[in-house]
Amino acid sequence: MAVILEAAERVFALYGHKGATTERIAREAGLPKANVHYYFKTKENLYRQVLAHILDDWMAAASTFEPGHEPEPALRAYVTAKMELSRKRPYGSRVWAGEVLSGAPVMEKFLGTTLKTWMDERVRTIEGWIEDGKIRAVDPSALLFLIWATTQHYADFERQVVILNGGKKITDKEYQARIDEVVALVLRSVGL
Amino acid sequence: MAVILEAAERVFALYGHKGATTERIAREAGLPKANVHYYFKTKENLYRQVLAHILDDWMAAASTFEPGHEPEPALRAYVTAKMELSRKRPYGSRVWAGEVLSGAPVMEKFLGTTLKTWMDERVRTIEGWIEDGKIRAVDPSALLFLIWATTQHYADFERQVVILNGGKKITDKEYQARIDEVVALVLRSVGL
DNA sequence: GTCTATACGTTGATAGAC
DNA sequence: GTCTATCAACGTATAGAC
Repeated sequence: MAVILEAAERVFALYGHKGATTERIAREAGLPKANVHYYFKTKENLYRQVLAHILDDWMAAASTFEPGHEPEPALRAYVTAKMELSRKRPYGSRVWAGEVLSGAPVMEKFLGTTLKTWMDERVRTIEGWIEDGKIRAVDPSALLFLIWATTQHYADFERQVVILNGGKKITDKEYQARIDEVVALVLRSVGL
Repeated sequence: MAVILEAAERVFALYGHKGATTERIAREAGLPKANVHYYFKTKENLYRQVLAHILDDWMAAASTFEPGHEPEPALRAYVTAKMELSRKRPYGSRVWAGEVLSGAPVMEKFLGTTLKTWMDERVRTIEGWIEDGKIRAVDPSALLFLIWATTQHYADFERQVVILNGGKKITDKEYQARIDEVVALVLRSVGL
């Protein structure tokens, strides 16, 4: 039931794993909580499915970082995709952040397998760029963490971003400009 | 009672605002939970005091970014201080991250006052550097967010960092090297 | 499939002995 | 100040009518 998953994503993001109640998820989805348990059996299972559901978009963004490409277009595409994902699905990013924050008890396996494999490939790609003299000698994982942290900051710490913007929401136009700024900072950090 | 505050910081970081129980905090502090309520009255109040307690170290790190200084030493000192704080008090950073993640219901006021004032001063400082041609033309808040996000990533997403390091803890020596890498990335991102 | 009513466990908070 | 015992509120989950 898509409407429950969507409500759950928002409620888990706003109240945390434990703070989210099935009653509230049901209310925001517009049905009694018995239905939530009918479709997802347990709250724990619903939580897992919310996380898994986010993974699709996450992997799509990850796939924009193509190992075979040149550094400038590869990094530009990846940072842009991650920034757009933070804009498009802020709640999903926040659920994920909460999960990792508390030690990733549910998603530990994914981190150690799929993500680790993905990262190792990109680390080799970046090392190749350095050997070929295409970018400055940087620590590949330090660069990847900088990109993840910075791009996800706009989703995970959205409330802080808005407050420091004087309480005014960030418009689409402003966000587009911010994407360009982040891309420029990242590219320059590796000497491009 | 310092022992309770310290236990609470860790438990709130690991289980979240709602997931943390006074019973668990008490157990980790080595006393019955009635004592926790005796000293802090309510869990809510204890949570606020944990957040306030972190602010001291946070403000100390923030003060290393001196508006009057030159860009290179100022940014180097600030990034280093933030990285060292993430290493020294990871749980505090994580409690703070959880608070902002869920919309900063408790710390909203601080963000809009003290932090906003601090940031506005630094934005002007960075704008001054740009006008004087000392650094590249960057969006000051984009730069500050990049620094916050990247440095706090090592505390907030520590579990992920460790897993992607093959499950091996980061040694002090490795972390020192990582600080240098992050400083280099940040400095180069503004053209230094 | 949908919903109301309810059972059962957990947790924040306190009463009251020491 | 410290601790054990206890309670009231809340939240997950299900039974069972429709």
